[in-house]
Amino acid sequence: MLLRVGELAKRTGLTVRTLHHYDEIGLLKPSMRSDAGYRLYRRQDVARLHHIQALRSLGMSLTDIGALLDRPSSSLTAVIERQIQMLERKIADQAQLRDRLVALHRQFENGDEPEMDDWLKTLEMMTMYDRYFTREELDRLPLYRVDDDRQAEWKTLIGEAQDLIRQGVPPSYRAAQELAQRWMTTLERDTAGDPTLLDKLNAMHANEPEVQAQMGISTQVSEYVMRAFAESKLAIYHRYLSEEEFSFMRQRYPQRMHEWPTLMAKLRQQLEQGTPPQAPAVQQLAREWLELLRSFAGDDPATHEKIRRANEQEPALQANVWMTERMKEYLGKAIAHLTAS
Amino acid sequence: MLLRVGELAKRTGLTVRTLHHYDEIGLLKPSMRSDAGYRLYRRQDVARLHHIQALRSLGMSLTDIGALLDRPSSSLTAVIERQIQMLERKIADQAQLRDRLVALHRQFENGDEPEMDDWLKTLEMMTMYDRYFTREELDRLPLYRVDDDRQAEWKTLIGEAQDLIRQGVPPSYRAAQELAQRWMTTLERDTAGDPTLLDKLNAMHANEPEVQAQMGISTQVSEYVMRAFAESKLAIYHRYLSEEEFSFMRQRYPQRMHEWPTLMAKLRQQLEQGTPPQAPAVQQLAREWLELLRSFAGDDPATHEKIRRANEQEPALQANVWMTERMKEYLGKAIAHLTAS
DNA sequence: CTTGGAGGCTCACGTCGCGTGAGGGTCAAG
DNA sequence: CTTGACCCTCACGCGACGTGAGCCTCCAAG
Repeated sequence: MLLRVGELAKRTGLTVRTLHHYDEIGLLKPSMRSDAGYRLYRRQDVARLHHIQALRSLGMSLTDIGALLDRPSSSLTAVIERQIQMLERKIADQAQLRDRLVALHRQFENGDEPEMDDWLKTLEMMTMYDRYFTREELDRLPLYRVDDDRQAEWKTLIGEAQDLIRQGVPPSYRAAQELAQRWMTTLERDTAGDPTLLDKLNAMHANEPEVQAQMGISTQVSEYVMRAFAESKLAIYHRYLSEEEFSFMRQRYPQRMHEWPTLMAKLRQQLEQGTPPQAPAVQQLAREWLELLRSFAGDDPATHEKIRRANEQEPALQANVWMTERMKEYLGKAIAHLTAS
Repeated sequence: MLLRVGELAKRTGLTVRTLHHYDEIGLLKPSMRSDAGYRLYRRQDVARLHHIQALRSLGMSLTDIGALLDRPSSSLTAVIERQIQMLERKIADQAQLRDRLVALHRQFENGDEPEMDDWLKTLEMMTMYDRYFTREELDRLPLYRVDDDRQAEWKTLIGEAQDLIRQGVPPSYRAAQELAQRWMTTLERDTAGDPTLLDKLNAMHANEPEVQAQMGISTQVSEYVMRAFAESKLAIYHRYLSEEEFSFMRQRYPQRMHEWPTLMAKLRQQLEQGTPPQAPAVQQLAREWLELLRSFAGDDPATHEKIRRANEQEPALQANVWMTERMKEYLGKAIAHLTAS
């Protein structure tokens, strides 16, 4: 019962080189050598090889197999559970990649062979998104899902904005305000009402000229829309404030309104983590929130009260703010606790 | 618009080393160097890098990406289709492995931490099967599916056979014959009635002492059962043949009956490939078939006729032969064409 | 006795996409 | 002038072998 490499290889379906390799790394050393130096495998060696093959078929690395066989400390059950988890992860990753490829493929399959450039642009957008969002976020982000209707909708909105800018219509005009409101409604829908997603999306647009170019949302366009959106809110507050209060607010509000999404995103994350409103982190957010408010509303409590009343009585002020009832309540508690202490 | 490696790395989320690597292999060479030898990337380089990242996110190799970008000969559609296929294969493989691991895990989870040896033995059996069967075959092989009832059934059968042998009961006795018939019925069920699977299973048992030891089916046992099975068939033929014919057959039949499965497997493969019965390959099989028949039935056409009649009239002879109606018909045509020419 | 072919041996480089130092230069700020 | 951040090249390492090159050993046939 002495086998030479070739015979053992044939019997096990491995190659001679593989057996040499196992010998080199000390995983399976033949327990004998002939006078000429030939490897001679005994029954026990063959048995060990069978163990090795069995464990290999589980996808284990040679190092791990060696460790397991030489000192069978850890249980095989644990090993197998690890392997299963690893496989699950790999499978999920690859399935996701495949789905993306299939989607990409479908997108271009009607119509003739598309230009290389179109492919690459679409692909680059996708990888951009990958860099700014995690996989779960992408799953939750409606904007990410390729959808012709949605795309057409945005093209229209952007086109309208560009037209208004070209015609020199100021952001304070009703046409601009109306567009800005539709814009935000669509955006709120396409970010699933999640300020975290909105915030990351803003970051992406701010940092990546490529994305701006691709979608046609230049800095100019987004600033115009932001401004017009601010005007639409201000127009409502106007009815609740004195002329003096209003002009103060009108000067300051647009300058810092872009800070809202980041703040809301942080707040929402705390809420979802189940942090109590009294926790230091949340209290800090509440402080920043009030600071932001004061930065455009001034320090007069009377003014704050007017704003609160406006927010309560005007449903239009409650729209497009990426706020849920739960978040309002949470924020309310945090601020109450802050001012009480 | 000149970027140094570090800045470009930060912007793209890659590492400096990665960019060095791309430079080394010629995938992305910065179009400028500073006097001190610093890599300086221009807008066009950045654009190329974006293309690279996009294609990488499809899972393409760097070599392929380089080829595609430098001479955009082949269409991206084709590339993507290839990638999708590759992924599908990988996913299927890994899913199968995972399923096996899960099955293995379940098998041992009731009961306490099993012995390492039990694990390994089960595993080794699995890898054995892997070596002798393709994946699709394993899917079709009921024997491969771990099933306690089935396993108990085989344990019983094997135990009975061992008892009979121990007690010295000859294979010609009714008890042995009856056991052999149950054995074959079970075997036919557990090979899904497919002679190809039966044949490979036989090969595995013959070549792998490990498997024999594990299941308890020693050469002695399987030969005993085969013999008894032969006797059970012969007992029926006895009623149709002269004493002389019968004793001739009884001497020869057991010696070559093990050739049936291989022959049937080949025949079935031809049938499934849609080869016409007149094709040379099938004719050759028909010749071998007749030769095998003659080897134990002799050359007298009258004897052959008796055997044919027995086969027709005795349903018991039709059982446990891994033959479907379609195969009988196919073989009939092949033999008819052979004898006619 | 030789010869040829099958099989064995060791040594060593290649794969793929970088990570991770080592050892040393460059540049702007303090 | 120093400091620290950034840059350079060179080179090994990973994992599981594939693929030679150059040489040795064994057995059967001429």
